[in-house]
Amino acid sequence: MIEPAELYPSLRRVQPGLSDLGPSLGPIQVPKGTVLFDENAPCQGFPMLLEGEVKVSRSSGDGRSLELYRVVPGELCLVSSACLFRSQPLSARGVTTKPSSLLLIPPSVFTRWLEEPSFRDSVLGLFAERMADLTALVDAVAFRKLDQRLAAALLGRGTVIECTHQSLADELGTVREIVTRLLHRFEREAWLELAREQIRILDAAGLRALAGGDPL
Amino acid sequence: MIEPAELYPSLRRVQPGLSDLGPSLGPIQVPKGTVLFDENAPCQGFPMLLEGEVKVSRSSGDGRSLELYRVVPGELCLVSSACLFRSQPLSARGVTTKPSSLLLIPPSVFTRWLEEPSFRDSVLGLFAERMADLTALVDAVAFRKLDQRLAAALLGRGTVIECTHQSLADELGTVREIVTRLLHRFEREAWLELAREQIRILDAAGLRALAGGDPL
DNA sequence: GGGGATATGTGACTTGAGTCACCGACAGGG
DNA sequence: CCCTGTCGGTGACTCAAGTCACATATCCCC
Repeated sequence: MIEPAELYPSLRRVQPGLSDLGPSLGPIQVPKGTVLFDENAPCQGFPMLLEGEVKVSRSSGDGRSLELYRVVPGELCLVSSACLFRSQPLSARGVTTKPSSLLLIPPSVFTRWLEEPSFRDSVLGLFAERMADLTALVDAVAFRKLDQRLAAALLGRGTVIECTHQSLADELGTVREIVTRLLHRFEREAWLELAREQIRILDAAGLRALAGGDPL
Repeated sequence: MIEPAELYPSLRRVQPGLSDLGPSLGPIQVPKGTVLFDENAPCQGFPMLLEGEVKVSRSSGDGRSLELYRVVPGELCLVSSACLFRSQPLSARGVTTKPSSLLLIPPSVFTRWLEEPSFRDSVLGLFAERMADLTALVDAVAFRKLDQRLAAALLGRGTVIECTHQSLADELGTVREIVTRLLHRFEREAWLELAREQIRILDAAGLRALAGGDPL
């Protein structure tokens, strides 16, 4: 668990401070799979993740969904910001992928905290990073083929990945059958080995070559 | 032309202020079609648009490109931020679509200005808006068909739109032939009328119905 | 060890989108 | 005028991706 006061020491000097959030906003513990916020739902504040992981995704009218990015400990979830700054409806859904704990910072407190340069910088830096992430995602969805995106999604997760084909499909914004087929193609290439809810990477270089290949 | 001091009156109280930007950074006038920044190019500062319009787009390895959003007067261009806050390479290109004038704010000055709550709020609000825009774009590219996206792109531009099919293709991330074909389909539906470099909207409701229709 | 739930495998088909290779139309300058 | 460059039109083809309709396979729990 990350201590907020450790992340942003300067917040110790601000009022209302970390210790003044009150019991209802103090670290909230939630199990894996909790929906923290949803598209078009009302928005309560800025969640700051202390522990665990949050997956932020957007879903189409029919069954598909697409992951936008993940929030890791120490980060704020900024989807809410459009809602809080510009009173627009929430545009994505956030679900914990692990048991997590978080603070829910009310707008008034958030505004106060922004007085602190170090907090401000980290918020702006995070915004900047999210924009870059989303830009990269737009690029991928618009210009890259699914096999490249799938290969990319498998890299950097260790040698043995435990997940269902459906969850990969939801991450990429496609359907299960396609993921299954592509994974088999990869298996035939001897890049990986499949088992139920498990993918064992055998040749990361092969995947990388496909993933990074010419976007054509 | 928008006066910066009018936009953010509070900046009058900050040092270095608007008038201290120095001659090299004072309003710069550029003609239509100027490339203000490019993917992977070095990054000089935060452009604040005073007049004109900037189109921010991303291009694929081959000839295609896709518009991310447009910057209008009074707004900062935030693509640079990932570069300046996190020293990542620039991830998009910005081109003026009209004769424009802008300020180029160096990071040090930008940081100083953030001390002003009203400026800070407007920057954060803009970030939030861009995130929402990009999220909507991801959604469109991933889940909507091209005819829906084209219809949407034609709406809200007045009755007579002067543009080439190629420019629409670049906006949507596709190729000219597809745009031509779809436009003809729309013409057969009597939703519009085509001429060289001109599209005359006849039935906006028809377009709207398609654009807003079920994403399936 | 039967039975439901979840996960996976697969073939046949449809279709949106892109590619290729042209052609014709039009505009503007010399 | 003619010539050249940009713009628009079109048919034929390919292919990635999605859809449908199943069949199997595993797991876990009772």
